[in-house]
Amino acid sequence: MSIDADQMKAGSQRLRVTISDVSEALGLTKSTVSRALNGYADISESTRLRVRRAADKMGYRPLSHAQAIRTGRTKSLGLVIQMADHDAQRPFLAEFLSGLSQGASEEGWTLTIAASDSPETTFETFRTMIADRKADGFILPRTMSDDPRVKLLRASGIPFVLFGRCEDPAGCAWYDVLGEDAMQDAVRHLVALGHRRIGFINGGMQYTYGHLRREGFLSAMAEAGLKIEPEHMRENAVTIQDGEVSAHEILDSSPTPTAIVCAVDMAALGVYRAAATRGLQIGHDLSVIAYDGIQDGAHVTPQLTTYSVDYTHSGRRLSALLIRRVMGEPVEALRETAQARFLNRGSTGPPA
Amino acid sequence: MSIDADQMKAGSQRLRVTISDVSEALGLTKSTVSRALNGYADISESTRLRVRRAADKMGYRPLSHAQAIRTGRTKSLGLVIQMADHDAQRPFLAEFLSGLSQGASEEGWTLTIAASDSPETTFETFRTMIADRKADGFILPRTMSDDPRVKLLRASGIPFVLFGRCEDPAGCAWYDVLGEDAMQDAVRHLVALGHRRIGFINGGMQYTYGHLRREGFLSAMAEAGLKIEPEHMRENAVTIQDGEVSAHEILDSSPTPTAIVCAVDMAALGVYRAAATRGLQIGHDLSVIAYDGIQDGAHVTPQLTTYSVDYTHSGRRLSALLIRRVMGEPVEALRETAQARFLNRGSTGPPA
DNA sequence: TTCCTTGCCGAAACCGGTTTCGTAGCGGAG
DNA sequence: CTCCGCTACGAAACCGGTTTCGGCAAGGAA
Repeated sequence: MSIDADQMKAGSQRLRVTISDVSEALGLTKSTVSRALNGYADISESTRLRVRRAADKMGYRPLSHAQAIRTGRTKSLGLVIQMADHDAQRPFLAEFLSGLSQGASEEGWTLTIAASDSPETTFETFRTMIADRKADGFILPRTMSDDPRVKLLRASGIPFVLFGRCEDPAGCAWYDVLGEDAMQDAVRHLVALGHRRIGFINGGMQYTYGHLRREGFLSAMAEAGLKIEPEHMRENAVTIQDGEVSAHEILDSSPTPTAIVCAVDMAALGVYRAAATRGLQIGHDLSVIAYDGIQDGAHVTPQLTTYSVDYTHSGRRLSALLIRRVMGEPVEALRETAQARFLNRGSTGPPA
Repeated sequence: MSIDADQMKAGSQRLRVTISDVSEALGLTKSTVSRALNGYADISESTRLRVRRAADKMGYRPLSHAQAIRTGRTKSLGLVIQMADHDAQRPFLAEFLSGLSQGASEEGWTLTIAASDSPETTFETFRTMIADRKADGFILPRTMSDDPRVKLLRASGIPFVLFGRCEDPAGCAWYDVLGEDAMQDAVRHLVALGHRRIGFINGGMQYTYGHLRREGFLSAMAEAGLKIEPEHMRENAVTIQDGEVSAHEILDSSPTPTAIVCAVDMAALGVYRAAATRGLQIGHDLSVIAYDGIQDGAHVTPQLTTYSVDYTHSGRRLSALLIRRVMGEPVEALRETAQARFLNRGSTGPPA
């Protein structure tokens, strides 16, 4: 029925149903209909119901940009993609966007995105989006320890939510997956298998997650009473190439570790390459556990044991949190964390 | 009250500059300022200049959603990402989005994206975006031979532009890279090297590009007077796994081809795997040429010879074309094509 | 001089909503 | 019966722009 109505309107009539159409049909005024639909207290329950039903039946949908002119809210979430942090974010960009868009559209909001090619243009992009009210709030992926974006938005008083945590939590809402717990768990898993020399290839240290995952690794090592060898520790490996280089460096030491924990999957794939070059069999001569759960991890031999992050779900939660933030909820109520899921596959085994 | 407002206006940027501010400062009316800025003919050149300068000096920026309520145009481009066509589109999603966003923001437009997880929800997503005027027009990536999205938008009278071409060009604007020319060129290149048995692993045949690239391959083979062996032809290979399977099938034939042309890079990476399994050396025992120019092609050994598509530029052009389409230009003027760039790297050589 | 254009701008309506304010009508207290 | 206080709605302003329409003044033709 409503499909037919929609088609009529879209196809032949070209006219959309406005709030005036609804009010006239009911013998009420625009203002009453508006307040009824927006849940004002001074509208009787019976009227509210009558209006709601009529609006639904007539297929009335308020134009968000018409509302925006009075309310100031566009009902759109902003995302600025930084092309700078290269390959790092690509594998899950699609899932992430999908989640964000789902979370937004569930509430009738939309996702407005912009890309910036350099850190400098990022600022400019934010500024114009804010100035032109292109978004009511922003999602900030890849939170850095001391994030300039946070400063800008905090200063502007624009709502935002982090994917990741930040040093100074003031004014920050966030969603994050506890990578530090995963790193801890990874070490425990390897220790249980009998490993005692365990290396660590960390990701980007400009990001908060770098420090957190490092902490997680170190604490589990301490807990197991294992020594930390500086030659077995590397940082800032976010691509296959980075991981390969780091792995070679670590494997050049003596004694070599029997297992390596990687903060990101891409680096682990690099470890696979280094191992292949050196004739080491992953899961036998060298155990590897990583983090992210990218698709490629399932297509290497042996399959990569890793902690999988649900980026779609993360995006959905981030959108939901940001919308609530824009609607005025205090940040303290808008902090959520989750655990990564352990994918126990083939890249680990007892030390040779 | 008004004191506060004045202070806010004077002191901070909290209050934005409206068209009334500009008109009052100039002793003109809103209507005159509006028409001056929008280039109406009934405004004198001197006034137009005076207004433009004052607007710039005062930092006036019209609110696009305020304009939208009267003009009907949101100045935003819509993109619906279909999660269904899986890994295929991921490698260049970031570049593509970046290009789209650049092209949009150059004209002061924005990019609104939504994701759909299944072909069925895709339709629903389009419908609601259209109904709610979330976008003035749409960009349709991955054009299919008989694209349901095209039908929907054509029927709704909503502007759109294709990334790719389509069977029935009526009402269609597009930007496309001539993959068929690349396939032709690839065959010629191999023929020049001395190859006479050349296989072909095509991409998704539901897309237009599948048919076009096939045509390109076949015509060049015919031109060179080479025979087409059905056992050397495969289709619908868009992932590494697909490519690996197809390669094995082709290499199981006898005599085997000395070279394989792939319609997409991902498939070629699968060919690398199959070759490794069979102890064949790429570029020596088996030549490979592919298409897309994804990053991974530069990180395999030998580097993949391929035709590189500039997805950032494609995105930029698509945005520009769509904006012009929304502004009323006829589709016939909005069809653009480009050539892929040949990256002559290490995966080809004379037949062994 | 008069009449008719033409150029250029102001006044006001309009777009589709939201929000403030005023008030009719009703029930209960005095 | 009057007065009071609510409840529930209408009237109108408002948001920040765009667009239609009308008219004044200058200039050219008759």
